[in-house]
Amino acid sequence: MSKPDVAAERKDQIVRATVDCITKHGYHNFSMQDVARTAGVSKGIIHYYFLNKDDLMMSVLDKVAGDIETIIASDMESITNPIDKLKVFIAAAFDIVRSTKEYYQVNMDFWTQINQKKEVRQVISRHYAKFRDSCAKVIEEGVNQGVFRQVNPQHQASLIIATVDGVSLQWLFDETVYDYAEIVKTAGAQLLDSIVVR
Amino acid sequence: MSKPDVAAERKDQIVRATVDCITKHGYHNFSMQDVARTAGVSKGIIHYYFLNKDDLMMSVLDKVAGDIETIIASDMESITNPIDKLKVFIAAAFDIVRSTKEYYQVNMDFWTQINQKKEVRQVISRHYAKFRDSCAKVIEEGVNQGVFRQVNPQHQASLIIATVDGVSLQWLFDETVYDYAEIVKTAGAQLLDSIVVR
Amino acid sequence: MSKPDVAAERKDQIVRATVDCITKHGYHNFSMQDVARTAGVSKGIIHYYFLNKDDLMMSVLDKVAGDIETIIASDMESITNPIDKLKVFIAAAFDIVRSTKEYYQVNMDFWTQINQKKEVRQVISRHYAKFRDSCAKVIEEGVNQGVFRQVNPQHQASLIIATVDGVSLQWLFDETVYDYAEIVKTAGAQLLDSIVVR
Amino acid sequence: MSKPDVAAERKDQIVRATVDCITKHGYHNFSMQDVARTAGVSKGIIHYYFLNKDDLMMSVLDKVAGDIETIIASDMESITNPIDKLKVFIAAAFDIVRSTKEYYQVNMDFWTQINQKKEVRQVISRHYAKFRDSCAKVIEEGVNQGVFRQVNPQHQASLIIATVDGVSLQWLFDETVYDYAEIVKTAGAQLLDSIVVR
DNA sequence: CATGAATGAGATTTCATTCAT
DNA sequence: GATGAATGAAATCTCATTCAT
Repeated sequence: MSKPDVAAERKDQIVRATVDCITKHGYHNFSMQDVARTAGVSKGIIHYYFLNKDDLMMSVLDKVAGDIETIIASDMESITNPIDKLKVFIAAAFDIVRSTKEYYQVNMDFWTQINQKKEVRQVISRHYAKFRDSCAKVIEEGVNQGVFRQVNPQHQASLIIATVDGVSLQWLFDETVYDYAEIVKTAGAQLLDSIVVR
Repeated sequence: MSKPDVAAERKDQIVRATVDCITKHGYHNFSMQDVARTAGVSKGIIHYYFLNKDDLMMSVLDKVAGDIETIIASDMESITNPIDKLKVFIAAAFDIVRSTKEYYQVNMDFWTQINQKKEVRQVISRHYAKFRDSCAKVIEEGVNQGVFRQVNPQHQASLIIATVDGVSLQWLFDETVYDYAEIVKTAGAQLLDSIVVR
Repeated sequence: MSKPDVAAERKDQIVRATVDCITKHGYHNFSMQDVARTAGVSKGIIHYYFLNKDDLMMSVLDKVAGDIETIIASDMESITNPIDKLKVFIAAAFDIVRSTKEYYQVNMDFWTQINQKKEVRQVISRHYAKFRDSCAKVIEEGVNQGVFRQVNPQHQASLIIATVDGVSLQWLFDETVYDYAEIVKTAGAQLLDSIVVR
Repeated sequence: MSKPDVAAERKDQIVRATVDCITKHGYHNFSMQDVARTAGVSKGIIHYYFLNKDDLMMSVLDKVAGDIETIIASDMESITNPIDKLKVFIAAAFDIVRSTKEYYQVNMDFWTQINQKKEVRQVISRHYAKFRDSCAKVIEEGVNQGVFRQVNPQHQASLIIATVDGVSLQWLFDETVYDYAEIVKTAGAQLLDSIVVR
């Protein structure tokens, strides 16, 4: 069509501005005014497209989680060998933290809502579940093909993601603590070593 | 002296009340009024003992991090064998998340200040450094005694703590995702397996 | 002509929707958006037909007052005897409150504009004047025919209308306070008794 | 006590300022800012003493209704004869409208909440009930003493109050419509005539 | 030391009105 | 005629912080 979807465009524009604001000022320290200024729109229009601040935040969460999933999925797409595929998964997951630090930061900011907002917790849970599943599927395949030992795919997927999150966390607090590339190599090697048949 | 330190007592009383408030209402959703009510003191007196809300928060951070360190140190105290000592460290770290979920939650709430408050980030970094050191020391001893392989103690300490953080995180979002005790066993076994001489 | 007056039709459609909104949400708690939704038109078109919200409100007032007048006039039309005619006037006035409670409610909502909007006050005054006149005319006729005493028709009309308003008011606040039909009978009897020759 | 009750004083100050604001700008057209300015205090302090705007409004309603009751009660106090007492009640009720027009106006402004706020409706109902009772008691005494006919005291009280409300209403919309004193005389005479033994 | 009344900045949200299409 | 996206003013309410007592 010649006429672009104004509503979708505007919503995306506002959501992207919100991500910027969260990155800059943190989950709780930005105002609708900030978002409006960043997006270059009026305060009123944000409430025209989003019910309220919570509604906007949920859209941000959806976008961030969705984008991360898309990146990892596209990285793994062309690989078929389970070992290589798992290596790519781990590498991609670690890489996202470095390449899109803001996204990871935004993600973390949502973590504080664990006890406060049930809906946020549920969306994050679902995101983690999807993330684990896409990793577990690879492991399962490897187990079936006999290249991986008889491990519990879900547990191993959890441990892999846990390592990514935990390693990134310490690094985000202090980037001088270790060379990210180096520890990623060590971590990746040990994680693989735990499941491949020796 | 015989006279107890009223100031220190009051400060501690207020800090403990603040921890309660953060647990209940979240890092950003509690007010000085809440703290005053919870501590059973007036709003004014909080500002007498603490410069402002940020100052109070730093004291909370100190307390929480310090308490966690103390618990783990006391758990490891009596053990001398490096393998057993490392096992205790891992077990204790995992256990804190379950036994004092609120503390861990409060801790997490501070994470979101990474980009916002340099001072908070530094205190957390220092806490993590201490935490890693106490773990690395055990590993180093094991390496020296020949029971652990020639690994980088700091890196392995980082990976151990990363796994604890990451595993806990997923579990806090959804406690049904895995049996905590079970995954802790798997994680502990694999982490040890990565460094003990085979 | 054969072509119906679209403008008048649209205006009426909007005014009726506004009455509905006032009934549902109250004089001050409805928005132009509500009216648009209720009327099934866009927000913009309302401002095409009405200067602004005040202008729309004046049209609503006209409609409500006019409708009430029409009902009462049609009820009295066929009666010629002054005593019967007055009885019908009183009965009809009392009945409107019960049968079209919303209209009366909307009417009342306009009362609060007494001190705020001169124009509203004037329109209501004119409506009351008309209302009194139509009652006073009946009384005057009765006086001339000798069936009513030498009372001041305007005063008596005012008192009759006052009683209707006052009785309705108390009843609208609490419908259990008295049986409406019963008090209407008592009130009607006493009002008549005050002016008919004994 | 030497120390006056600051809280009570401040609350009263704010409530009185609110009455002024309602009189000037109407029930819905005044802001907390207006009240603050009128009372000569900050916006914040109003929310310190009152939960929210609704809470403040309920206090206003209580004050206005209470004050009116007090005035009428004190006017009737010294009279014992039922006929005279009823005359005083009617006169006092009519007089309040004239002498404290603002109060009556504020009262009217609350009427529009009939359909919107249950709590307001209930408080007004209770106020009307009290008002009717104090009138009905006089009538009942007169009936017992044989100076009044065997009328229903509650109904007659309702009709008296209805007349006061209704007469006042028309007059408030247009003060030129009749001489208030004169119609009050007529109304009072007819109301009494309806119940005294002839 | 301790209180709590008071302040004022700022946050979210609503909404009449305008105007390009 | 008709739409609905966009604006911006204004409203309510919260809260860290101050300060007289």
